[in-house]
Amino acid sequence: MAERDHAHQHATDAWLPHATLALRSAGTRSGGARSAILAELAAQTCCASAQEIHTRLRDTGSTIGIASVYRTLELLHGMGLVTRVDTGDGVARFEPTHPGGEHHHHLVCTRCGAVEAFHDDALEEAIHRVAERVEFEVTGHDIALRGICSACR
Amino acid sequence: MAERDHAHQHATDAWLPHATLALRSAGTRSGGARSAILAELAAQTCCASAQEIHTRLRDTGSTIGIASVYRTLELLHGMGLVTRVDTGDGVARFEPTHPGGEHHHHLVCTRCGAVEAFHDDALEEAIHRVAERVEFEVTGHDIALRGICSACR
DNA sequence: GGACTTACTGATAACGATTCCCATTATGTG
DNA sequence: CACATAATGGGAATCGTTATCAGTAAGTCC
Repeated sequence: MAERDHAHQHATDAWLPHATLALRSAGTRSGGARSAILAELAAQTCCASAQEIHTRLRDTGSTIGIASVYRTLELLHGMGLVTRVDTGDGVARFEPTHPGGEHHHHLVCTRCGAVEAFHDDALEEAIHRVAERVEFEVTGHDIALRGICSACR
Repeated sequence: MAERDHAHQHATDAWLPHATLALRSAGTRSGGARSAILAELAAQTCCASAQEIHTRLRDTGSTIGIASVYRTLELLHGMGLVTRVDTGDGVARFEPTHPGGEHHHHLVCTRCGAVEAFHDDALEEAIHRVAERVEFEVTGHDIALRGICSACR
């Protein structure tokens, strides 16, 4: 509580109220665990696994169960409020899906597993063109570049 | 044995001898299980999970153990001979990596899980541009478009 | 061609991430 | 404030994948 006077406000700060409202509209109740998980998700800059989120919450004294984290992520994912990211290590990671459609993609280090974000308009445009010509009704996309991060080189 | 006189030969048919040679060069021995798995991989048109490969082999009367499938896939993946594909269901799928660099990407149906392949030169070009400007030394990339397949609509 | 080193193999146990189940708690409505 | 029921935490169960181990076989060196 009380970090609202940060200097730099991202457009992404709109996610928490957006998600909260969407959940309320869907007729769900707001328990303590879910609220804490939502806040934790809103605070992260890139993707995080269920266990990472759970650990972070536990470290702040919370007694939230791991099941609640998985349940909440599943709920949010089903509603399109979080995006699932697979980095290839068998662990699912999640990050907030911003209402405006702005999003990023990931660079994954094949040596240390580090994940970094990037964005590229030309790439988005190319994806958009592909989506228009294929048989599928495309609703989203994931892109991961694999390689060696600067720290590992 | 004896399906070598198929009518349409793809460029991709070069994979089996390529992989076999690479393995031999690496000093590995060629056991029956691994050969069968290589042949099965060479025959598939898109990605397949370890369990799918195992089931297909068992169905043809083979007694190959699931461990050999995982072991072989791990070996091939480490040598860059197969590409790992994550479709978001927590199951790793693999497909041959063709020596010429030609490859495709995937359309994943979020309703039924079906996976289809597509290729797009403009997209590859966009990826290439991104790879040049980021900090990572990019060695590969994965792209998945999610949506509803024509059968599910 | 036969002995030998050691990679390969299949079965099974172990493991880790995720899901399921259930008794308890707590939300929000009337 | 009582009530119906969603939400919760703990732990068991599940599932994909990996590690272990003893038996088998590939390739090598005479």
